[in-house]
Amino acid sequence: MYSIGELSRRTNVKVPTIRYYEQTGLMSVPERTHGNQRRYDNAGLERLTFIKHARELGFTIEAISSLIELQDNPDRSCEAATEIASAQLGDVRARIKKLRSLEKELARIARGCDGEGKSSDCYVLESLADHHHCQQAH
Amino acid sequence: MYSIGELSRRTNVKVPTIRYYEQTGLMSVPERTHGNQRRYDNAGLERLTFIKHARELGFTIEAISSLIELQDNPDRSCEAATEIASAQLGDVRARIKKLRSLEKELARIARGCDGEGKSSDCYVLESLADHHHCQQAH
DNA sequence: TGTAACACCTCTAGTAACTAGAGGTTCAAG
DNA sequence: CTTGAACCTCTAGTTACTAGAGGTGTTACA
Repeated sequence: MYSIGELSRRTNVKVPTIRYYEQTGLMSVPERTHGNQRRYDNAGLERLTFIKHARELGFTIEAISSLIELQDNPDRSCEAATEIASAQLGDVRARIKKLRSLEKELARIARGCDGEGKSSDCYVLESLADHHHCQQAH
Repeated sequence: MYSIGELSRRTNVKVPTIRYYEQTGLMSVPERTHGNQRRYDNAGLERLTFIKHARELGFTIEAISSLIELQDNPDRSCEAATEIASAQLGDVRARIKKLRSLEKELARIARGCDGEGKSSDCYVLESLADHHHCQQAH
């Protein structure tokens, strides 16, 4: 049996975050000591590890909740898990695409200014105020 | 002079968001009508446009506040604006790099499961529960 | 046994950038 | 004048945590 602090050290998930996961339903309510302290078994450790991996991959709490439900129901179709993972993959790809666009625009802005002038002639500030830019970005 | 609704329509920034920007100090407090409604001049329109562009590029409210201060002080050095823009560019690049890594891992997970099995044999769920994966990801 | 340090507890509220909704007033058109 | 749309302030919610206050429990040591 692990205390919450031991669980935190083993998984690198902070104590308040573990409590948060219990509050949001991702973690089952653990046993308590006579002194009201949480005690987790190996199933709890494995569950937290699962949650941590999924969070690292960017899955939302809601998506992780769905994945856990599938895990707890071994007869369920694997299709749902695939859909959740694929949706997340698509989301990541969309975010990459958007960030690449932002990178390009920011590089243009940052490159145009060598930092030597005054802010009254600043390319960065002018670019942000540029209505021509406004029309293109929409 | 523009009402807040007109400003919203011209800039595509929502009314509550404009109020939020006023609350956070990005937008100057505008004149009011006798009926207590906000009325913005062209300077207000330009300021909101500036804020919108910067938000679209991912600058935080704090960074935008700094940029606005530079804009309002034309004798200030352009260097600060360049640093803010370059920091944002670096941040965007770091996020792209991280997302690329996530994409790769998610693609591996999603590809390994054809969605035909049961969740008890699910590659997605097994990958998330995989302690070997855990060691690599840290 | 008493003490002290550390770990645990619940609860409230904050973070960032909005967003939603309640309950009210103002404005403009018919 | 009436009505509907737009405006107002205020409170609270969203997501995923995080911080801190005020208290209790646990363990090691004297």
